[in-house]
Amino acid sequence: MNVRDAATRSGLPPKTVRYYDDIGLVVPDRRGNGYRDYDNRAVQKLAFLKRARQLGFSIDDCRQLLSLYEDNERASADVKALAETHLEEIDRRLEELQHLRETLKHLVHACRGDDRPDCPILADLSGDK
Amino acid sequence: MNVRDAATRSGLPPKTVRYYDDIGLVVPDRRGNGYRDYDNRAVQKLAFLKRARQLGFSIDDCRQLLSLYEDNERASADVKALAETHLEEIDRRLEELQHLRETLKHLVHACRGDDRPDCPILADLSGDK
DNA sequence: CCTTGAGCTTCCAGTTACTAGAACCTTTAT
DNA sequence: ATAAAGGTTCTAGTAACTGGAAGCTCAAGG
Repeated sequence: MNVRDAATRSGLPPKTVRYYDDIGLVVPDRRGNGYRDYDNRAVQKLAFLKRARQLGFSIDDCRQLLSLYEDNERASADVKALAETHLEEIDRRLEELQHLRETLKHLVHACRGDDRPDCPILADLSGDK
Repeated sequence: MNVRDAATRSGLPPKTVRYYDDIGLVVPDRRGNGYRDYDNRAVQKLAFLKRARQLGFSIDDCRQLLSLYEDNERASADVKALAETHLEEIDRRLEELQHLRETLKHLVHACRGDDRPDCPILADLSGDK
């Protein structure tokens, strides 16, 4: 199956599918004319990647997940460890964002937002205590 | 003052300070020998940038904030509008991340994490319903 | 005065995960 | 025969730096 079909079925843009070939994530067979030829297995892997990326796993994470996915001898503990590490990262990022949100909300609330130059947001940014 | 001192005082790495010069964010004077020469005003701006970047404003946002910062005729409403837009973006990102966290937490919880290959995380990623 | 080491300069490459576009080839349909 | 559609590769651009190399300048010690 050609790249466009593989893309459609996996839900990824064709450009991305080619990119995943380039970086060796999902490497399809090639036909005599040089066209990529994807089988169902490859499409499955592409769909797997789409989902994993949506869940915020990095390409590097995906590489590991994919090899675990392919490995019938794998231990589920390996997968779980990867997911847990990722979860911790998400928690860190969430905390940062929440903190940021509070600060910003506070500043926005404090700013009168009229046509005068007086602005607590800029005052804060400038390091004013 | 040389770039290293400006960097130290503003809390930014010297590389970043030079970068901000390159992209025209904070352009210092040059001395006869070609060395960058920062005054207190420039250091203030660098510190301003550091804080704004920490709050997640993009470089482009920063460019606008900086010009508002410099403009004594500004209307605080302009600043507020910028900050509000940014706040909305943060809220969107927060929601995404929280959703993601739930999904992932659920999966991690469901996975036994032993030495057997059976793994609900991989099952989910593969599109298994 | 000379040398050494620190600090400055610029420029190039790498990072992440694609995406846009150009130039060119192959297949399919008219 | 030709034109459109779809395939190929390659380069460059995105955001915001960061690391490293080659080379110039400056201050201090012998």
